[in-house]
Amino acid sequence: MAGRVLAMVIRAVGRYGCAMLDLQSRPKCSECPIRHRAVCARCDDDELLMLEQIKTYKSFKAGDQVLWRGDGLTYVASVVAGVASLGKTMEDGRTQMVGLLLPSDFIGRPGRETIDFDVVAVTDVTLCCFHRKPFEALIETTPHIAQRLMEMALDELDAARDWMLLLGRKTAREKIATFIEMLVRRQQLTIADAMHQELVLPLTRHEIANYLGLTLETVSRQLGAMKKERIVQFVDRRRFRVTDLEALHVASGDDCP
Amino acid sequence: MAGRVLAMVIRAVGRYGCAMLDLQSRPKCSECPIRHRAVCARCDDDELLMLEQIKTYKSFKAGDQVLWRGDGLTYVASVVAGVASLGKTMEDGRTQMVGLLLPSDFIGRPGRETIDFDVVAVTDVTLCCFHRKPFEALIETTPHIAQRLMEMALDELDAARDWMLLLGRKTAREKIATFIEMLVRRQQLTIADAMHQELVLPLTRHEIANYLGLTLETVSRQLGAMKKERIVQFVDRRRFRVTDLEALHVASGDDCP
DNA sequence: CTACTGATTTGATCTGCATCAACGCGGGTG
DNA sequence: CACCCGCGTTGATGCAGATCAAATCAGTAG
Repeated sequence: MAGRVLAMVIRAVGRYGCAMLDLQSRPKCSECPIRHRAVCARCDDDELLMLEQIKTYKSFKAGDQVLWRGDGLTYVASVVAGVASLGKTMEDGRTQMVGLLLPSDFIGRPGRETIDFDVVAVTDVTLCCFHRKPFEALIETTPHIAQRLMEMALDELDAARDWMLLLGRKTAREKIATFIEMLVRRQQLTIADAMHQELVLPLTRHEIANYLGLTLETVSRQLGAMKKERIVQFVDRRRFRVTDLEALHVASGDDCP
Repeated sequence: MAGRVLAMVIRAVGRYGCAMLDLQSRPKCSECPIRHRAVCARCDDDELLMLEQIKTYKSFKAGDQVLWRGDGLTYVASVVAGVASLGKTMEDGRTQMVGLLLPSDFIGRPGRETIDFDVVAVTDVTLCCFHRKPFEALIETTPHIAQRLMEMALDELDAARDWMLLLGRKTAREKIATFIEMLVRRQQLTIADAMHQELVLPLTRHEIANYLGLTLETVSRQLGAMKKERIVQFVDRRRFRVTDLEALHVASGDDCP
């Protein structure tokens, strides 16, 4: 009961503490860093122009709430830079992160009035926003966008299903190992590089726990164990490197590469 | 280790024990029971004709393996009748069901060569299959299909995310209650009806456990507890009715209706 | 430099669910 | 009918990870 009240207080504070910066800047799509990975990936120059007409950039500070569960969905958006999280919260305060949004990932869905989870900026975040209505209109007339959106939705679905296996069946150790492996893969490094390159851990222990369905204490302990086993090595709280990629993979419990 | 060997034996037996019936019957799309909910929902008569050209019906017996993880994806398909499951298996035999496919649900994804989980017929199942290549071609030229597929993928994504909260954070009791509530909702009954109507439990205890990330013993115990509390009532092993919908909802841990 | 705050680590204890084990029940089969 | 065999229930026990608690550390405001 105390937990529930606490959750509500946190929500209320957060809602008004949210410092949204509307830059109103509108950089050229053709020079956009996520041009070839986001919803617009398949668009030709003409289609890109149409998108450019209705887009707006918005920035959020780390920790800002971008969208509240149940909010009206006036905008849909692409993440241009930074990391955001999709999360669900239960009445008593238990929370589960259900997605990690990296640059080029899409927020919101056409054809739905409200969003069913919280979106929070994990780091400073820049979004490329589109008013939902005109965006929906564009989908009807622009197969390239619908096709790309479908492709992205199906990719996310695959990822969600992998995560379901993790949440339902993996041990704490396997969860941590899988998570780190995912970070390595996402930060797009070759195996050779990964051994030497410093990687960024964009989440706090608490957020990791939230993502993996664990407590922060368990995350800390497992990470400590893997440090002791010389599988990973921490430079500081946010930077680390993988020293034994093979052992990491074995610990993840996944069979295929 | 014993578990792993066992899983491999089961696989091998299942693969050849699979009795696939290719009916080669091709009922009219216009009279199809899932005409307005499946991938073809938005298609007009002309588009439906194109689909009709490339479709084939296939039937599977309860327990048959429809697709193996890693199989080449020659077909994509809609479930016409029956229930199938999507599942993931780890090397040591632990498994997690990652989706339950009911009539109108879609199997496979355009643009991918292989499927990354096992598809199993839970009950006798009839599928409406399309060769993947011509289906992909059709998507390119038929926005209605791409749009509908996107809509369905996004719906499944929402469902997958709800399930992630369940798997990561809910207690055994909450999982069971949520599962039953979902069955009630899926079998499309009004609240008034649900109190009196018999519902079908399409899964065994083992399969339920598999879906909820539990063991079958825990499922049995929790179900027993809810029976004792007069929340549900069993007619026989496969048929039950909900006697206290309110208590069921409270037990599910969900806040919204 | 000191105090404070939030993140993290570490330790001690508790508990929900897994695991191991035995038994009951119903329906098919020789 | 007796015999299985797959499915489900029930009981006893163990353990991974949660919970509770306290100490350490890093950053930062004063």
